[in-house]
Amino acid sequence: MSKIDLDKIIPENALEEEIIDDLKSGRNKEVITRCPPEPSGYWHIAHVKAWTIDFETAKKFGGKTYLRMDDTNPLKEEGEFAESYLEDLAWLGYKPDKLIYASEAYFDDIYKIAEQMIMDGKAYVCELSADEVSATRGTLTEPGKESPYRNRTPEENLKLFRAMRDGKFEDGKATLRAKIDMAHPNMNMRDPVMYRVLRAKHYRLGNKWCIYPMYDFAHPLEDALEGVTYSLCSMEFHEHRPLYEWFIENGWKKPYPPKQREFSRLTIENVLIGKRYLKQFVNDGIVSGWDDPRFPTLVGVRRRGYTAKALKDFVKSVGWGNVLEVTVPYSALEYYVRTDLNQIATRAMVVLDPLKVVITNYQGEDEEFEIQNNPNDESAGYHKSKFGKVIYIEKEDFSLNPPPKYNRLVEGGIVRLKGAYIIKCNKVIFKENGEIDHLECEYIPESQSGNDTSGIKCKGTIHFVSENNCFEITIREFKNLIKREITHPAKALADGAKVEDILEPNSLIVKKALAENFLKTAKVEDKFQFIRKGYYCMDKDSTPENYIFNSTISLKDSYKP
RNA sequence: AGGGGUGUCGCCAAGUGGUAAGGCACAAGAUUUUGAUUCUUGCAUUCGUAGGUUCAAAUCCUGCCACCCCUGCCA
Repeated sequence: MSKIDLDKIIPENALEEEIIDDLKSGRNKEVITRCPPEPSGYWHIAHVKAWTIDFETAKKFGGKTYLRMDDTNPLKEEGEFAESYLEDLAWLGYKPDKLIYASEAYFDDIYKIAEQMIMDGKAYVCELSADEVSATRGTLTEPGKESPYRNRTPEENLKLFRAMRDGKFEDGKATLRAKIDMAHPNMNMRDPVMYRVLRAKHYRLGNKWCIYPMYDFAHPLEDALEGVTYSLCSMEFHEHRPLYEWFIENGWKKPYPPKQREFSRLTIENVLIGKRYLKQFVNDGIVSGWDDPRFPTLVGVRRRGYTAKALKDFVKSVGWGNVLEVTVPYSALEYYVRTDLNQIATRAMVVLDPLKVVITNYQGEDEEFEIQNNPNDESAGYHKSKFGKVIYIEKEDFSLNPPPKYNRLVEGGIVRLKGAYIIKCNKVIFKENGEIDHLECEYIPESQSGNDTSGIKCKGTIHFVSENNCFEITIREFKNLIKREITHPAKALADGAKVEDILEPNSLIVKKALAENFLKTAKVEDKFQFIRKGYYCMDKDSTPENYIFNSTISLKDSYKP
């Protein structure tokens, strides 16, 4: 802590101002946050905001962040998910200072605290059914009714609570409830349930317990027990804050308790977010799995080629927020993806839709030339490519009827081949069916790239591959999983839309392309910019016989005919 | 007997009584052997609305209006 000079820290939101005050006043000696996922699904883009806030806030103040699996509901949780979080977090570049499974670490302590609260007259065993509890809770405008079991003695409650623990009650037949106020205007304070009877196999504890604490009860105590100073969560928990503080005050009963503070949830237009729906897509086979490159899960976007830096920069740009949920356009995310990839992606030439070109005045072996691997990073060096008698260019880079301002190749026109020569198109050879078979061009030997003495001015530059220096690769292009016009897919589903109503048909397009041989050196997850086309990432399904590249995102294109 | 939040450019978002930052998007221009990148420039006389206080209000006061969240033995 001593290494942080508080006066040099510029607070970026109200929480950071509060942290500085707490540190200066001595209320807190250090900053400890926790990252508390429930292992019930894979993380998606929106989670990154929460984890970034947890880790970056602590980091800014030289503090610590604990990864705590918030596993208090055996019905929903699985070990597979918990394991995925460890990997996702590492990929994001965050190292937790401690790994905790709340169930293993705190269930005993939480149980003891519950017994203490019973003895303090703060909790009681209620034998109302779930429906009865619901019926007696009152409404938004009317107070609730007190449970007939509310005034049992502490001794009686303790005996009953132990009976709950010992399996003497069937599932749903009893709960432990906090004795607060059935007439409280905040519904969360109307004698909330602390423990329920639940016989289900817990993914870590098996059948050790048949009672499980509720989030509202367990979470504040876990925070307190752990020494967490700031418990950061999304805005929907704001109204649980009084309850959070009530459990700390009546359960933990020590000074300098953790503080719960809330930030806005993040959603992105046109992206389906929500564990429940994502799970359904996986189970129904709509996507190939949790790591389908069209999926907003971290494993998905990672496979697609997004970087952790892009994601983190993106969520930081959105800020803390002060409403339940902020929705930003997808383009806001894409900006950060392009920006990062532009800095790190290796440039390569790939022709996605080849048109054969014969250089009539070229003789002999192919000649080599060099391409800069990354114009933004001199240290990335160069790689060799080739130019020769037969090359391929992009079909769309030649036109028989060019639109206005078309800077590419036309009949009788010239264009520069990136890294090589200027060529002139002399003749278009057609097939019998009228389609173009190939082009006959001549190259201008004096126009060699970097060594041009021809004096010819050439407006356009296009990419190409030489027949002797290319191989076939597989490209996976993606459209948005969800139809463009559906900006809030989760909302649409909740409002009754069918999956097929919101699903973009054929969002996966597989095709072949011709890549320069240099791409044979690629490894899984390597990121490339296919010059003039977009960013691509080598997929894990690749084999030595079949290199597969996922389209991460296209380059911006301001050409408007 | 309801309670809790929020309203600043199309989207995020600073702003804490001294005369509306920034980013995305968009538009125009320059440079460019990627129509990318980069670079310039433009983009709220006005802060939900109506009043009030003040030399001065997005910021303070009052009244309206709009939107979001809360009635799980989920987290």
